[in-house]
Amino acid sequence: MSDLLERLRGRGWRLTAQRRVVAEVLDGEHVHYTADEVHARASEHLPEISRATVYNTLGELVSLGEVLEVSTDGRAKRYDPNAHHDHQHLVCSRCGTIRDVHVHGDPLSALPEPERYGFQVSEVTVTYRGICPDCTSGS
Amino acid sequence: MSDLLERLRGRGWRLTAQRRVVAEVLDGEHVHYTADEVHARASEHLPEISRATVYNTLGELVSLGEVLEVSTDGRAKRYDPNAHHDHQHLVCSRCGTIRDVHVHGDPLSALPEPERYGFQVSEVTVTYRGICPDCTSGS
DNA sequence: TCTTGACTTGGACAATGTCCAATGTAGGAT
DNA sequence: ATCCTACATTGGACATTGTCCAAGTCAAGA
Repeated sequence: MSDLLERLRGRGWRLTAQRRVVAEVLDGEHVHYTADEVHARASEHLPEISRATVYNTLGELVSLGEVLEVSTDGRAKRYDPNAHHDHQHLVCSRCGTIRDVHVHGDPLSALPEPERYGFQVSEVTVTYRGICPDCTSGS
Repeated sequence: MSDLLERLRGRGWRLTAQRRVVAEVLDGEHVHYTADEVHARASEHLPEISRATVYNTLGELVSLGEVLEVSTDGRAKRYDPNAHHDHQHLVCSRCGTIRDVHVHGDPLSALPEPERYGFQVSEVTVTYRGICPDCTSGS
């Protein structure tokens, strides 16, 4: 993820403490935090960081294609740093946990031409829902 | 859709003017209104209907499986009365228009067993995104 | 080290949704 | 036809998530 910072600096990004901390929070596998969760975790390292900056930074990372925005429920959007590997999401209907998963074939090809209604279709997101092992056994 | 009202009455639903109007608004093909849009349209026929009632009624219809809740962007949820025919959604990235579409095969089968991580997967939603014909030519 | 334009901040505001106590009413009972 | 009452509705306060802006701050090139 520090590659990320380098890459962004190459694109003219000014490298501030705030942006560094946000990038650190997003480091790791299977990270799917909401903006406020990112803010909370970032605050542990940089207490004065403001919500506005976290929102701005996440928005920029999304625009730059470095982070994916995921809205599985109607609640807060979540941010997925795993933007460079094609994947889909598996969501627990009970606790909301998200896992990255990989599917067979290209979901785009499942949409026949006549079902495209003249749209220039460029993207497809697939979300699987079910009960995760913890929730199955737990309650 | 008036079948709907009958069906619900059979389930013990009390049939009020408000619920009737909400059901009427949701009548038709390719309807994907937000709660506030439903409220606006319902108000044309029953001016005193409150937002709370619209939200309540939509929530009940969703619980009863008569209407689907769709959240394609992080914005307002949309309500899709076409709950009894399996379908997916095609969304215009520019204007937000939604179309119901039908895909080849069962998207669930594209998720291999080892990619299920012990989840009891029961549902899959596929959302295609692109630019609709109006937006392509228009601007 | 200086300068400057990009970045950050806090707080007001907007959009969407939830909750609740008071009031109204659908539909069964009489 | 009328009454009862449990269920439904209402309006407004509140919660959550996100956006905007004017003023202050700072990274990084000169």
